Amino acid sequence: MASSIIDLHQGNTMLEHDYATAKSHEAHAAIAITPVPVNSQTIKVACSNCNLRELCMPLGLSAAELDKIDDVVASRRKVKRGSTLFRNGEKFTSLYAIRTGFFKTCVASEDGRDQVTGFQMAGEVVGLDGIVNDHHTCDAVALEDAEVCVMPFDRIEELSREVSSLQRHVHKIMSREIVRENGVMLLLGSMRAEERLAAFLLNLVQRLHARGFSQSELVLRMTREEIGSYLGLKLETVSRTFSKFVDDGIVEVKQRHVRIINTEALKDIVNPKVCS
Amino acid sequence: MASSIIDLHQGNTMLEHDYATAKSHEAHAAIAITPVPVNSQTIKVACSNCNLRELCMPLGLSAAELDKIDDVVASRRKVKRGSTLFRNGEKFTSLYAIRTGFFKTCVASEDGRDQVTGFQMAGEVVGLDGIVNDHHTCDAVALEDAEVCVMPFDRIEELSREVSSLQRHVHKIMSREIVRENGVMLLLGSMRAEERLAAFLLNLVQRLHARGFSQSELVLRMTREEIGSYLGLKLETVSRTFSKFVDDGIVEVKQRHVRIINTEALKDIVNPKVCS
DNA sequence: CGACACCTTGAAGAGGTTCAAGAAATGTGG
DNA sequence: CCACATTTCTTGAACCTCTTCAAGGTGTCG
Repeated sequence: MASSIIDLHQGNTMLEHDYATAKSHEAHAAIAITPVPVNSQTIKVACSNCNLRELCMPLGLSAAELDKIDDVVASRRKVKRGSTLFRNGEKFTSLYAIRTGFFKTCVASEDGRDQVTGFQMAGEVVGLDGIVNDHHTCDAVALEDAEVCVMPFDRIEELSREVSSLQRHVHKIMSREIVRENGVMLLLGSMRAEERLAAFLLNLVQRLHARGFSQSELVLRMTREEIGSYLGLKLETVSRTFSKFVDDGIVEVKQRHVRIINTEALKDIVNPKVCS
Repeated sequence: MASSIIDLHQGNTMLEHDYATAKSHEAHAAIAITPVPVNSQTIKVACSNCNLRELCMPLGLSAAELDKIDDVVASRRKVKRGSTLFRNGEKFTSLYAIRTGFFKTCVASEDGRDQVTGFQMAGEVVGLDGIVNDHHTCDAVALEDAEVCVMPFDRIEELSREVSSLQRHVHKIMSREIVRENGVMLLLGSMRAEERLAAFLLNLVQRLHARGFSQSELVLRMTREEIGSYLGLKLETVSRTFSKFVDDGIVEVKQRHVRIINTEALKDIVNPKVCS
């Protein structure tokens, strides 16, 4: 069981299907969406019987195509919390599909500042930054113990020459990342602290919901500082803004546990109603 | 004569070759790098005899492959200053390689804020945002009269299944855009006004230099407001920061004409030396 | 239990924004 | 080609948001 090329939206678009019921009041420890009976015979890493497949694969593949795609995933790799999947400067070889766990990616400037460029969860792909220069230009750090499917990029390219739906898929994944980053630029360039944090929470909860988790409750896997870095704010500002949301009765916050009381209020903060 | 899939760095990497001498004291009206004798017989839009080819194409293609790639470019299209090449919501069909002229791309939030996400010049490709959802998610606006090569994406995909160096090329273009946006996130998330503007100027002049223009002189094709939007600043702040650079003797500014007096100073502003 | 990392909150300060006015450039039509 | 309208740019002053610095609190893990 392994996931592979992924088609989950990290950005602003909607999923076509929610295929698991939301576990409303349980926070997730690791993202394992549907308990799938483990077939102990298939040790072979394969997409065709992965429980994330419906999130990943282009639908409507033939059996033959599916077989081929199973070959894309070379192996799996476990990444301990706090350690890196890859690092700025390392040779690029593979894309990684996240099976379980939670990552952040971050870039650094020469003088040591760094910037979190994204948070990735199960069903999302990291490593796209490495393609241009054959070396990674950012770090991918596991924020909790994680497991990824290693997909050598050579194999991906080879196969997407044969299976055009895979080719299209790869293109979409990259384009989606571009569009996501456009959204972050809008956030960083034009929103105020409250708007940023509201947008961040809505985005996270939407993606978690698409994976079968609650619409209203989430556990942050990252620190205030990491949130701040991602949102272009200082950790104190993040903390204060959380407190303000609590005061306003919009969310409940207990450390990293967040319950959204009033989703509409959050949406209104992100997109203030213009009263003419 | 037409350009096509492009391999010019908008980001942080260096070009391997500068193939035209810098025109030092002349500002560019349109980007036409080397005056090429126009062969009036070849009306056919073709990459193989495009004067931008060395910037665009993977080197070392066979004649047969080049022929195929010529087919990618379906047509050319002129875009008047101020009008759009494509718009948010429009159906996605093609990527566009800029032959001459200068573009901005921008996204808008529901409540009407908008954010310039990039400025593109000759030899760069726009339209990648449209691949995910078959619709564009941003606007591409010509900041001066421009001409682009229209490359239907179906054809690109078809051909990159046959020509693997083209495939690799397309992947690199998309990855490069992702890396560029990572850099912008770093800028927006962690830099102050002066640092942002300095980084912006250095980036612009570097890209222009790669196209044969001066290392120290440039003409801004965009307003202060557009620069501000891109950099997450108000136009007044951009103007003030320009004035400060002038006071400090780092640049000369006369409206949209900018001469960089002290490149090192700009670099020091972007990456402040840490004195321990 | 103690050490450490993480979070919260307050108060002062800085950087950027907003509002406003005027100057300079650009474009338009007579 | 000039006059006028419009857009763009500059600069000042007041204001506001976010940051910085500091201290104390909370949670976690060996």
